[in-house]
Amino acid sequence: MTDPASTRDRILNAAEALFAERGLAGTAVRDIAAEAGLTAASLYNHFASKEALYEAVLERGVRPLLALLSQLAEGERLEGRVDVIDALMEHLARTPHLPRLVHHEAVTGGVRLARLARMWIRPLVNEALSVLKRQDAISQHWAQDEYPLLIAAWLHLLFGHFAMAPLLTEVFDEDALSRASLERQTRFLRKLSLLLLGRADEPGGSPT
Amino acid sequence: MTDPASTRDRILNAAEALFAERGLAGTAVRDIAAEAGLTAASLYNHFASKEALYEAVLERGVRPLLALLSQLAEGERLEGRVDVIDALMEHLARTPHLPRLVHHEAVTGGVRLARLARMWIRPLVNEALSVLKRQDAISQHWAQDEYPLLIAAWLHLLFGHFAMAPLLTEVFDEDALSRASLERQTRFLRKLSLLLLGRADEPGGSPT
Amino acid sequence: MTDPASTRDRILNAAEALFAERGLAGTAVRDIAAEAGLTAASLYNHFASKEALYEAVLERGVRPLLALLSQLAEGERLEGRVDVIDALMEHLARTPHLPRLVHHEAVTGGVRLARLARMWIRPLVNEALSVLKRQDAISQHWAQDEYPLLIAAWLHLLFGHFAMAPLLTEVFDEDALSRASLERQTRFLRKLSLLLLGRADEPGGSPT
Amino acid sequence: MTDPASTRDRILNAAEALFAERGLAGTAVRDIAAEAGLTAASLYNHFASKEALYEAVLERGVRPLLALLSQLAEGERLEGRVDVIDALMEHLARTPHLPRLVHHEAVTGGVRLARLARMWIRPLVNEALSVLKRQDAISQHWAQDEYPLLIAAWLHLLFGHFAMAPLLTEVFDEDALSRASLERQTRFLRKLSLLLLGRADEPGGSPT
DNA sequence: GATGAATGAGGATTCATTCAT
DNA sequence: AATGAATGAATCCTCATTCAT
Repeated sequence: MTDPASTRDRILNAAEALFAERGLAGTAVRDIAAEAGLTAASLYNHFASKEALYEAVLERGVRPLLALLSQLAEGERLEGRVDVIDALMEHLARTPHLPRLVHHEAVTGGVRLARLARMWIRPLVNEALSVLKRQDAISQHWAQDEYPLLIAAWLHLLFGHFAMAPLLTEVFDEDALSRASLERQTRFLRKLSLLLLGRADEPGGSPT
Repeated sequence: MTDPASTRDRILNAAEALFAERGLAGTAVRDIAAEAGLTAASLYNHFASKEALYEAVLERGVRPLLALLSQLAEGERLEGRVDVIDALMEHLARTPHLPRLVHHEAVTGGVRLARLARMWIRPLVNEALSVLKRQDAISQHWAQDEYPLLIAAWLHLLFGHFAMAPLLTEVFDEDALSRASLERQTRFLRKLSLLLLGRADEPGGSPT
Repeated sequence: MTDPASTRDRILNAAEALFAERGLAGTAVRDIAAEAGLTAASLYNHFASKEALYEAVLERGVRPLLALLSQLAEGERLEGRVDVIDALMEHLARTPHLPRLVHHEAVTGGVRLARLARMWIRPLVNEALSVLKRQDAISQHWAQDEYPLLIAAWLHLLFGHFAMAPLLTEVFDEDALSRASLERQTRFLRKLSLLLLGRADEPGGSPT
Repeated sequence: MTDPASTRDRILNAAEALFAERGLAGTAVRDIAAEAGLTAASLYNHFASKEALYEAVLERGVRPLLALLSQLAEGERLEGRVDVIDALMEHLARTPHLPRLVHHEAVTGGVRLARLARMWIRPLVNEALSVLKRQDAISQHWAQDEYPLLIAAWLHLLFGHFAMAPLLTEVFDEDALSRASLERQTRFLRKLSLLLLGRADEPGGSPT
């Protein structure tokens, strides 16, 4: 229980969990501080404001995620790229608060979202688009103006599982973040990705 | 005076928009009242509390949506069921705040979500499951324990587009709720549904 | 003790006294509210912010004072104008907080002061200047570029007595705001004004 | 490192400027420390408390001023004493924050003011009074019970110019602390002093 | 001497809610 | 129904001060 993490990191962890659960407005600075083992006043020795803390949380969470995502876009071809799905699922499983944070942002809109979208997500999407265009198989199923929808759909599926975990858990009576559940979702996504790319007949899991 | 909508409805409309945008905690009763052309004090002549108002908003929005969804599960077969997608998309387009409301709830968790999930959504999902099981074509692609994931995926795709509209708008530089965008998404979902059900070769749109 | 004044006025009175004594930064909204018989939260039903309250206090105090001062500048000649001194002294005696408020402002500088100075005080001073220039007697004693100093001096003497009342009271062991003290100061100012205008030999009080 | 002033003096200077501008309550220890190039924590290595610092500032500023003032009261006669005005104006010009500090104190009242008034200022005033009583010329214009008012007036004029410098600067569109402005004010005060003492006809400056 | 971090006490302001009118 | 005014409980944040390093 002796906390080895630096105070700053403890604050960031506490804030990440609470912001993800309750959103920015719904989270009290005092609660974050208490969770990190401090007074609210002390917290202000580490972050200038609630807003600044929120952005630090976003930054810390989003940066490695985007780094990982950019790997997907780097490859020339998509074949064998299903491993990226594994990597992403594993990463998200390790930071399960992040998708909810992003959802809060995405749903709310505002300047922060605009910055996030234009500076980080858009370039990624563009790169992903150019990769898609280089795939021949895909054009048999989808029109070019549907490529963006494909990307969006893929993100909905990937992030949705984590972000909506509380709902899924209630509905399916099984912890959506459990190892078993995540592995099943991973396999499912792999198959579905191949299906979307028009390679449903390739290996990746036949019906049980 | 010239406003034909009842005061109660005006409040509900205002509340729906603001709750969807800012969440429950982030929305001030005063702001809702002001948006509806009242004082906060007056609002309490129509709703007992902020909580009660929130639940009324949820109720008003979710009930017809669930009614519509239950139609999907009613049918014996899925063939021709793509029209349900049209109906749903049209319904959601008319109440674009609803998916964001649901997302706020789904992400947050808590008692309200549990109630919503167990009382309303679970029966729907179960019915949908039993329908899926009656489809032969589907079993060529998916294992039985993947059926719930199929349903979840389908909901992610359908709701995600609306809930994440602010983000999509920023990223793709096109209003995700515009008529054109919605029609494209509808076509896309139709094709994708058929693909998921193993009927990608059927009509529904070949690559442009 | 049943307070007939409107709540708003009671707040303004309490604020005037406290701001005058402790300055803007040194006064707690809670103290003002308490003095007016309210909670701090209630005070915000009447004024949007501490700043707004402060400006309302200034406005309420300064406006009638400037109206009175402008009478001085209206007259063609200064003869017999000593009655203006009486009027001003009486007015200030009735609102003894005002000069201290103005001093706080004058000493502090800032945007509010700039506005006060340019919009209200400067026109008054200019009018006073033009009156001075029409007096013949004055030019025997003072050069034209000393006229502004004369006006400033006159204001220092008039306001100083009230603003520094706490100090004067301590030093001279006599309440500087007592009737006797104020009457003596009035007589003194009358004589001194005549002296400044080069009419020391006219009536207005010979050495006891 | 290259700063020749001792840390203690740098703190005193910073504090003097800020206290003069914002008053005791309006000034944050952190701001003083920052202005002096320290942390607030470090400042406490030099002064025991904010109060102690404030008193040290007051002490450092007031002591030499009072020493200078006491020279005025020492002399037997007032003739030729106009040089004291020069000395005072020069002194104040070198520490332009001081009059504002004193004004803050004078306007606010309280224990510190009482001590200042009774221990330092009152003896000075008494001495000044006894000097005035020894002047013959003065009794032609002023009654004995007006002597204190004369002294007070003289102080209002002298200190007022510095204390109200921000206001004067705004109103007259000329820096009240500029060399030209101060020289003009010095000449003015000299003439006015002679006038008050009943020697307007003596040298000291005829109308330009 | 200097500093980063911690903190209790406050301080301005918001908020949901109530109530008399 | 509508509202102005009132309020206790928060909420974000600042401040003077302390202490270990």
